[in-house]
Amino acid sequence: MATIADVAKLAGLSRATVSRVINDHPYVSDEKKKLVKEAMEALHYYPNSTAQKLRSQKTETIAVLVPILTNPFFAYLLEGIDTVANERGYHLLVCQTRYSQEKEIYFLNLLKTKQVDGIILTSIENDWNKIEGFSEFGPIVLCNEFETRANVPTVRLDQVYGGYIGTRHLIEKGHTKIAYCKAKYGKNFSKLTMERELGYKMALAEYNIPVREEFIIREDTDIEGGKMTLRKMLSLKERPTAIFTGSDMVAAGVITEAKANGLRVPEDIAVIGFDDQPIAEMIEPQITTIKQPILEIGHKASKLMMDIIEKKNQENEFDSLLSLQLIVRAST
Amino acid sequence: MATIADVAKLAGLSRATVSRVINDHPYVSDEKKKLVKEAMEALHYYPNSTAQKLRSQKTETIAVLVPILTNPFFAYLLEGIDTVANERGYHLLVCQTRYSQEKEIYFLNLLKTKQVDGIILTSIENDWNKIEGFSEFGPIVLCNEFETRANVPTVRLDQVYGGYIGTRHLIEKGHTKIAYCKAKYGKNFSKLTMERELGYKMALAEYNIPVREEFIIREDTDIEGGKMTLRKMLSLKERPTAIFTGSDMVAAGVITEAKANGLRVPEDIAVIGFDDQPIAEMIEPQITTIKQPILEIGHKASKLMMDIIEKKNQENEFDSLLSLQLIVRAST
DNA sequence: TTGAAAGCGATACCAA
DNA sequence: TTGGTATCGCTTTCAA
Repeated sequence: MATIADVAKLAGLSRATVSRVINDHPYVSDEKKKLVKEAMEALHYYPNSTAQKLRSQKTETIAVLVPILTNPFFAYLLEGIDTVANERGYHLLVCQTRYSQEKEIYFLNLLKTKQVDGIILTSIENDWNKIEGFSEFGPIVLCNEFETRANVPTVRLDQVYGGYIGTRHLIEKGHTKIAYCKAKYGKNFSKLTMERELGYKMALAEYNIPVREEFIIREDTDIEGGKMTLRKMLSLKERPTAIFTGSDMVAAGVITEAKANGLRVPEDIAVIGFDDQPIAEMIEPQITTIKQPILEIGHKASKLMMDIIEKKNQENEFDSLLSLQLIVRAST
Repeated sequence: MATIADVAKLAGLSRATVSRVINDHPYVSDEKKKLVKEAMEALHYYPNSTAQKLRSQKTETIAVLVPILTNPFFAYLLEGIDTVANERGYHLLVCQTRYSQEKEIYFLNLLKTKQVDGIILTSIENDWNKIEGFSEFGPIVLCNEFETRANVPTVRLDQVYGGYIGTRHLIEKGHTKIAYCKAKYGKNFSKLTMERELGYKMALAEYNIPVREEFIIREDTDIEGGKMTLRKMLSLKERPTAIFTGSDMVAAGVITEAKANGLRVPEDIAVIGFDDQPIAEMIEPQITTIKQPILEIGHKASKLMMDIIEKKNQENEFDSLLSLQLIVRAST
């Protein structure tokens, strides 16, 4: 494999001049530039990016920590982050934590060893005091998940409002026995879930409906979790008439299982999802849901991260809060 | 940021000794080892991975080229590749080609500049003669998509068989007017699509059913593409009674649009999907489909790639062909 | 406009 | 068992 020295020798010039040509620096005569280009061509030379990184002390790579890629929510978030990153020539290292605290720490170490210029966290598995120390080694940006104690830039959604409008919608539809399904695993430090639940309780309080702990169900945030949720609901002595789930996948699972049990949606049980994923429009009945602008928070977090890396983050907000929107369909 | 030299100085030892401790080399006395570890601790030292990469000439990073992450098929493929890669300490660079030939070439250049140790291609956008030259710069493995002219290791599925069993199933259900929906964009060089179509035609031939070109529809491989497909079918003077689509997403779109047009599935139009994604079980009617072992081909391709990088690819097959399976549900 | 050489931070050979 | 030093491939200052 040819190196810059080989090119320099063939062109009869110095490595410095070759480097200048590679980096389009001024003060290289057209004549020498031509010589260098010919030599690069002849030797099939391509600059070694690792050497460039060592020298420049930057990797132009961002690690994005997601719990799991096959959850469409995170696939879309990554898509949003990637679009903007790619435009500016950055690459993304995908790091699936699989809801594991150890893996999260393992990936955070990428910052210490300078394998990446920064880390975007889309979920939080460890207590914040275990994480915050890493920001000394490079920029951390929170995207989606957040943490009140965190002193790092954050792009998030107004989950309290989301929980509130969803619940209020169900109440306005006449429901008073409203179940709330929240995440089971790996969300021990999720402010997101807590805030959404807060919104749920705020709405209930506003209409003087007491909170019933047995109506709060913890399950996995996937289709199976949705099915389990419905089964748990059916086992209650007094059944809820509506359920507010944490994602469209869960809502889809609830609906599928409800139909399998001969229940009509929304007549016997109303269901509301979260996210507004494609699936919400595809199953029957179509799912009433809270639309999250996923791509937008991805774009924003990505831009924010790169601005910080390149130290041109003058105009960025430190904590930006985007709004949510209720999409009414047939499941409520 | 502390370097190995700082650690050496504080410990009163040489950089070589510190390096030995970092890499757990033998021939370091426990006493010195302790000194080094204390110094590393005191200085919050972490080895710079870029320097290690430059020295070792390996990145332990693999680039995976996918058309688009938000297509669940590719999310699962990535998940499969990532699981095995992570176990062996490799990282994944996600590269979305977005069906663009330019982007594919751009990402293939990661090999020339040695940013990654190898590239896994899950789709092919350019003609193979544009791609093959890159394999001189590092290993390329084909996973899912394939190419007969390619002289690179390949992990793929038996698409001819998939096209065949799906079509045969429709024929056995009594259909003779069977449409076939294939990809519209960016699949110009997709052997995968061609083979599947070959299986479709083989089945037709076996039952002496003539191929009708107007029944072969080109559309996007997503939900919208499915809706468009159905509209195109409705515009034909003689309508097919069944359709074989290239993915469950397309099948879902076809079904959604069919219902919107007052057609019953499968009575008025039978639909068969491909992949067996979660959505296949969630929409009504549930989708008959061809199940692809996506995770498995991901695992296999990932292992194959790392074995090649580490030159222990003795026992790997060069071209492994995994089988497909028909899952009969309610849409046919 | 060009080149010599120091340096980025680690590893490994060869000596001691 | 330990250390000196060349080396990986590139960039950038300083001098010419």
